[in-house]
Amino acid sequence: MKRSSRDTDAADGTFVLERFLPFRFSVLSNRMTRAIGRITRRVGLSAPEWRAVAVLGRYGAVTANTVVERTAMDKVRVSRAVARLLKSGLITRRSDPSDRRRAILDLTVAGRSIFRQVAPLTLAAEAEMLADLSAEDRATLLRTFDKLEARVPPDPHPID
Amino acid sequence: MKRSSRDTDAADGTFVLERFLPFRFSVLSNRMTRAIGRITRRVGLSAPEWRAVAVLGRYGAVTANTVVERTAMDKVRVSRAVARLLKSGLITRRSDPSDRRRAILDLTVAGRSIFRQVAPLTLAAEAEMLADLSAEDRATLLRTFDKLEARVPPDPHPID
DNA sequence: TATTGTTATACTCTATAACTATA
DNA sequence: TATAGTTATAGAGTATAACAATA
Repeated sequence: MKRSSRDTDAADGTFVLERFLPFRFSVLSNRMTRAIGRITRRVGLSAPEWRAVAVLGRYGAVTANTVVERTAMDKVRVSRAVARLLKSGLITRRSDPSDRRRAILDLTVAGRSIFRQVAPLTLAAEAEMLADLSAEDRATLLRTFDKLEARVPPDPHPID
Repeated sequence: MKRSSRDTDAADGTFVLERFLPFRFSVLSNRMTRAIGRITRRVGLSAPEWRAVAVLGRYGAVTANTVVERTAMDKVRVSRAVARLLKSGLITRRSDPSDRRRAILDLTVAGRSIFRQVAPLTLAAEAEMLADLSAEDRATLLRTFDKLEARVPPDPHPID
């Protein structure tokens, strides 16, 4: 029985790493992360810092918890990114008067300036990556991501 | 001008992290890696170790350099995975008589047994992840990966 | 001189738990 | 007793360079 090289790998039970989708996701995701990292590092931002800045740039003053939800980072990582961003003067933190456990974060003028500088660069890099895809391929890719994200859950573990 | 929530984000120049494809790749890839990691950890293999075993299980006795090429890991990572696999008795290493700088790696009987045990489990997990995708969606996804991999290169840096 | 592979070191990430302060 | 967020610590992963053996 003939099979083309484009088949998925499960068909005959042979495991071929180069066709294994979680592996391909990992390799491609790492490449993309580094490509974006080269942009954000030009303004001194690590990936977690850029994620936090991006959420604040989009949604304005929100709590750390909102940053946690929107960035898919845990609260420890957010807390550390926030500490670094405070030190470099890109964000402010004030406690929410209505619940003083909460910290409300926002971009400073400098932070907003960085956001406005970096956002278009990262969007251009994304567009570069997608340049060979037709409109239909893109639409399918977005639908596929929705389905995969629903199907592969964010871990059974995180009790917290 | 109306736009649906499914549009890509670049359209109006607003950066929305949750729609930014490198971010979605990163989150989904991490979830997949952990799902596969839960399987390979049951037999005591880390992700790098499993990658090396998978290449040897598929291609038989090959040099460390071949493992480097096929796993997208650098030689340091491969060297360390190999050291751990030697210690746990899953692979053998002998020097290539025709070029004694080269080390030829192969699975032991125990290693082959683990490969045969784990490979179908990971393929089943992959199939689970893809379960909601139509045949057409899958075909498009594979083509899309080919295009993205060609478009997003494996780093300008690695001089070595 | 170049190549195959190993070792050393430092740095970043990740995971977990313990902690403070509020509620 | 629960929640928002911080701090501590240990482990895994990553990056770089220096190195030994061989070609």
